[in-house]
Amino acid sequence: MKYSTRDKILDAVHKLVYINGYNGTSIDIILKECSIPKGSLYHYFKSKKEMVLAVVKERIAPKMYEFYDLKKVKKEDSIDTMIRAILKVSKKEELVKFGCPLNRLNQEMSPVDDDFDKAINLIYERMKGDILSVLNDGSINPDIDLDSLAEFIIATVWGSLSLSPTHSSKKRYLNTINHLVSYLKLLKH
Amino acid sequence: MKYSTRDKILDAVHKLVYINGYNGTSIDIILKECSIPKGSLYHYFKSKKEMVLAVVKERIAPKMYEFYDLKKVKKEDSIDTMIRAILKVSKKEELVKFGCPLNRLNQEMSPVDDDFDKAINLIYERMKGDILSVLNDGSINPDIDLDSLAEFIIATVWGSLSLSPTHSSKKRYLNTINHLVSYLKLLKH
DNA sequence: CTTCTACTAGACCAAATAGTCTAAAATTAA
DNA sequence: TTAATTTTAGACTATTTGGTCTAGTAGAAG
Repeated sequence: MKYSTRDKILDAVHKLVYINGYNGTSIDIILKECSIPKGSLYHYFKSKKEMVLAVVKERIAPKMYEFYDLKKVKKEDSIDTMIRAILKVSKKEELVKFGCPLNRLNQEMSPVDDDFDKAINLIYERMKGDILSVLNDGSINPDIDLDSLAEFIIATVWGSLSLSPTHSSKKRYLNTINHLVSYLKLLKH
Repeated sequence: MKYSTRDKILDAVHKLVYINGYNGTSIDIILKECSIPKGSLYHYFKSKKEMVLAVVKERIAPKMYEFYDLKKVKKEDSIDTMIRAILKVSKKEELVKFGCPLNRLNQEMSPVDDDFDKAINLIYERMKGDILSVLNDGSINPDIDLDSLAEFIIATVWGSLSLSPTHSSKKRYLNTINHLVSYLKLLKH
């Protein structure tokens, strides 16, 4: 299995855009990062935008889904599964340090570009759907609106991750997110 | 009281950078927005970076502090004061639509520029301090770590505001943040 | 081997970028 | 009024930007 030029490009763009943002990442920097000539890049992608959209769909999206496809441990209820997913986030160092890549791109691009907005929202909605299908096992107090709960969970995790790149740490994330965990435990009926 | 050129520039940059980000806002666009010549701009600010840092300190910071300097209504405890502040956020349309301006700039600039990182963190720490001094009236269950609670509140509000520029609304924000409100109410002892 | 297609290579381009510079105009101080 | 200073004006510059173009090379198919 060889490491294709296209994959090399996507990986480089993924990495660079995560830290520097869309507008902060130039074509030349990308070429340098993966040591390929410009001709190759424009052979695989017709523009910078199309290239980054490919990164969203083929690199960022799968990583996002990964976090919520936790298989339930037997006897575990939906709340505990959810908590497990939230705590697992702290293990990814770069997530804790630089925040959620989808959220970062969302903030930069969604207000100014409709195609990014659509692509990112599609992923967000699916994540929400995945969370809902975890939560929807009847173990939660029926007074609770699950849809807004799912959004609350994502918002809190994203928010906790976005506070400060320089001062964030696993411990700090866990301290903050612990309040979410406490709240979730209270929702069992 | 006249509207000075410097103020005109700061207002234009404030508005443009909020939506388009630092790298998405060019000098020429700024000049067009406030109809001043380049010479004036570089008379007041020695560089783009210094200019945007001035926006952070003189425009964004005061707006941030505004949200947490709620005077306590008599008989109101700290939790209720806090909840009032959080709900008040929903009244600012552009906040709900585009998210917290400090957080947006934070995500774009803090990982790549130390001066932005410092300036933004200073504001963040003061906000946290303000929140702490509200919470610190003895009405909260003493088992609760107030520092992480303050961070949790900011994280959740920022996260809720950042979910989606196109699909966000006052109602959606309130639905999400309602979980935070419920949690806070449970912390009274 | 030959042909065809997929890919590499990088020189080149027009537009946009942040920033400079000099001169004129407006304002203030004497 | 005159002199000094602050502010406006915008042409100009060097660099970087995203993107094009043509020529060459490698690999697969016949």
